[in-house]
Amino acid sequence: MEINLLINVLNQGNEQMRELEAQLDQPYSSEACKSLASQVQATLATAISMAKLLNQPAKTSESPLLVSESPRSENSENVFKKRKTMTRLNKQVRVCSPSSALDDGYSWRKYGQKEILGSKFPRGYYRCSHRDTLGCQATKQVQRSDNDSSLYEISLRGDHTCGTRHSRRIPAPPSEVHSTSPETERIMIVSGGLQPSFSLTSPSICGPNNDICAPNLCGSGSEMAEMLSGASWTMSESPIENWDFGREKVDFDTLWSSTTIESTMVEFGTEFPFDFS
DNA sequence: TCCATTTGACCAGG
DNA sequence: CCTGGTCAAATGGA
Repeated sequence: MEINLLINVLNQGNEQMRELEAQLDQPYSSEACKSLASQVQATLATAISMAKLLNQPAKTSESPLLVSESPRSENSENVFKKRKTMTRLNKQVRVCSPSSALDDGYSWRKYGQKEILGSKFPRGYYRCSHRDTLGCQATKQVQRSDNDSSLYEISLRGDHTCGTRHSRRIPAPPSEVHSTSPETERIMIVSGGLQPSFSLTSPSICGPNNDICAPNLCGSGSEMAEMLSGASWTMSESPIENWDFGREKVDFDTLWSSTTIESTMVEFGTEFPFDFS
């Protein structure tokens, strides 16, 4: 199983996604739209399956992107301008637009910006805007990539406890299968030469009135990256039978049965991120 | 007036 | 002493 095969599938999906986006001004019941949606769905399923195959048991060598915990960060209760109490990095994704970086369904408030040594662009510091009211400790850092200024690297820390995420079309996983540890959540899939595969040029693929929506296809680039990362997405949580193209239902059972998805969870190991360059 | 952003200062860790 | 993360006063927009 080679990474190039996965890249090819992803690029194919990207092309199909573009075609589908181009169909948005047409009736959703159109055969062309349904056909394209089926293709994208199948391609995505294949890509996830391939990614799963690529996943190896944890290796001893760590990813260069691994953010290690400070050895001294454990045992201090003095919490002023802290680095001590910082939780470790939860998740890292790349997106193709600043709006995608911030619009992930949560409400963020910027609290700082720093020039980072060796980086061309400053790093922005954001925290959940419900920190004061609901005590939510989630934070994120957004930094423009040096190598590709069209990419934004997002680092998430802490979990949202505010429960105020607004509508998302990619369902959250049930807690019992959201078992990925922080060690396995450091993931990027939209990166390097792959960009802009599976990142959407429009915010979502939905009907003009949100009345018709393909759940697996809607979302920003960050959401797509999150989906593909497998960190918080499961196949079983994507009820394809809910795809609704107006009066007509698409029979995805046949489509689904042709895929090789066996497990509900796709996890990437420590060899991520792949180098697509 | 309220609220979010900006920005220089402060602090801890290395 | 340098760097990165956070604070908080100043600022600006709605």
